[in-house]
Amino acid sequence: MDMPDDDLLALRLRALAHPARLAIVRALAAADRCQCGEIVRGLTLAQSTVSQHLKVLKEAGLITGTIEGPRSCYCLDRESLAALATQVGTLFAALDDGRRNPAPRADALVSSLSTPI
Amino acid sequence: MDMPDDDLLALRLRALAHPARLAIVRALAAADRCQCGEIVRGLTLAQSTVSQHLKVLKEAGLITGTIEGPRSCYCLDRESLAALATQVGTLFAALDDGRRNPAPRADALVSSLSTPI
DNA sequence: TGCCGTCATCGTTCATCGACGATAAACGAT
DNA sequence: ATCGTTTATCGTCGATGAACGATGACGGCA
Repeated sequence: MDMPDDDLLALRLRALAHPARLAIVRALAAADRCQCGEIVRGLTLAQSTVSQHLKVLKEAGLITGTIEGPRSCYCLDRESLAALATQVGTLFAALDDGRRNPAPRADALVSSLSTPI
Repeated sequence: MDMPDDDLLALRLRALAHPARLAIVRALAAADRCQCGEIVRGLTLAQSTVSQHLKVLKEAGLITGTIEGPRSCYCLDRESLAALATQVGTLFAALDDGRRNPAPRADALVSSLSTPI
């Protein structure tokens, strides 16, 4: 019930919250591994832009990138994605929770909001 | 398996991808309904900023806001949130999918990427 | 050695975000 | 009618994001 890592959750959600990056993640899910050029050819974006998106996903820990000779191979980081799925699942479970227990209202709020943004 | 609404998914993820808005959603989940002022007092943000965040969440369809006399009452939009949970679940399920079926590789990519960003 | 393909990074531009204070709108109470 | 409370909106500012072209680094190949 603590949450110092709302920041981490937000970061990962944010990394995912772009159509191009969603497309990339789906593509990696389907192909399991692939190199930058394939993605560039599949999208209508400049190579540098795709590279940037890959960087964002990598920095969020959602994918891994390893250089293989002259090219780069990207894969999903299944562990991080599983962790993210868990966090998201927990969040949505909490939402359902509130539905069932009408809740003590007044200080349900203060306890939820006591975290400094 | 089509995806014109990757944009919608991205929009909603993006709405959720901010610590303050996560806190707000959690608070609403706990309290079920509450007014802006309560949230403002719970967070360390200016009232106008909180109002902005509420607006973002409302425009993403994640919460509903109705004015009640001089104040506004906000609630979670449970239906939209359930829909979002479904979309996210589908996404993560797809990720696991790729894990099991090694996949035809080559055109798994092109089919995944055929969407115009 | 020198060229080419692949990818990352840099620098730039434009748009959007996050935060704030100030102001306006709506309402209840005096 | 006026005031105080509550909330939304406006305008502004700095920071970040998204996209691009150009350039650079690295490794294979002629």
